[in-house]
Amino acid sequence: MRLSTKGQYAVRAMVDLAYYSKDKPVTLQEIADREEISINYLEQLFAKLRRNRIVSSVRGPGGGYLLANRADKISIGDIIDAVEESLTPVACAEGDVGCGRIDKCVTFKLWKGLGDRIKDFLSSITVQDLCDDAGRMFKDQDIKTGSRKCAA
Amino acid sequence: MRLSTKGQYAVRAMVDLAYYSKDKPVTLQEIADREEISINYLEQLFAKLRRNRIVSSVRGPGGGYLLANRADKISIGDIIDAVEESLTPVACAEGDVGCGRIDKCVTFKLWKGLGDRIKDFLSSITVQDLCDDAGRMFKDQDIKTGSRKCAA
DNA sequence: CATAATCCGACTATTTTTGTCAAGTATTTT
DNA sequence: AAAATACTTGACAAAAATAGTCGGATTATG
Ligand code: FES
Ligand code: FES
Repeated sequence: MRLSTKGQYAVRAMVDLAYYSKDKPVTLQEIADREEISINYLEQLFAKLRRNRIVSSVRGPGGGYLLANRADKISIGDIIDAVEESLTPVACAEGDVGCGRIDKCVTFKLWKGLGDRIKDFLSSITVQDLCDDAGRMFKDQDIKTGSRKCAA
Repeated sequence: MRLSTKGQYAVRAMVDLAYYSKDKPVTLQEIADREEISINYLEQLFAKLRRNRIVSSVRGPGGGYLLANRADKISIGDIIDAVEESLTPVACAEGDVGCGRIDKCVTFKLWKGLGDRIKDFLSSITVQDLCDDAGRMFKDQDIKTGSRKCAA
């Protein structure tokens, strides 16, 4: 039940972005430096985030990324959803219907329930919440939301 | 955030076992046939389950596996714990302490919270619960807790 | 135009997962 | 004691997922 680094990095990058993009776009390079994540890898993640309208991009010099919404309107669940395939613990409990045989499936309810708990929890926490934490933790220093080794 | 098939299969096998082992041991071959899981793979899983005292084994002709406790004392969390390494979403939120730098880690609380929710939920459901469901679903037919393709 | 930035797609190395296989050990029945 | 049954162990391997890289195209600025 591990979250892939895709999801972990995306959350960290989003918190970083929210923290530093008061008005101007933030470049991936900056985020990559602060968070010690490969810029090429970040590109992949932000491409997905952009396609899912979590962030918007500005091309050219002075460009970068911006939040597409207010930080308190973006939940962690939104981010994970955008970069991972799924938060569902098993494949055939995807969506509400599951695979064709759920009326004969003893475990469907179990995995569906678990998936719902996970989604509920991650939807209840917003980027703003983590930003506030970060502000308290780092005061005037540069923030860094996790460490490369810990990947959290 | 997918559960590996190890965990999924182990849960299914345990429900099957609980359902059929009223007093006599159940052989892996039977479970493998009913649940369409490779017997060799099941052996690996049951070895771990036995080491964690989730099941006990009886050797020799007429032997097989038995639950080591009452079905309503075995939670799904116990099973997953026995065969998977961990239910923690990220590596350094393992345990309560996390890695060395949690006082500077913006995301620790988040992942810790998620892991706790997952554990709580899976601990709240027992093998007996699923057995009851199975009984209702299958009445007098042989049960089959999931399908090989769906792996749930 | 030169430069700074995003955007796009293909590619690869590593690790994890998901099994399989074979030889051996223990137990009970006959 | 022999045979049958079943568990034990450890090595091995194919396949999938993950993590990360690379080269180049596109767009906007100055
Ligand atoms: S707890 Fe280790 S970096 Fe967050
Ligand atoms: S929902 Fe598909 S086998 Fe359970």
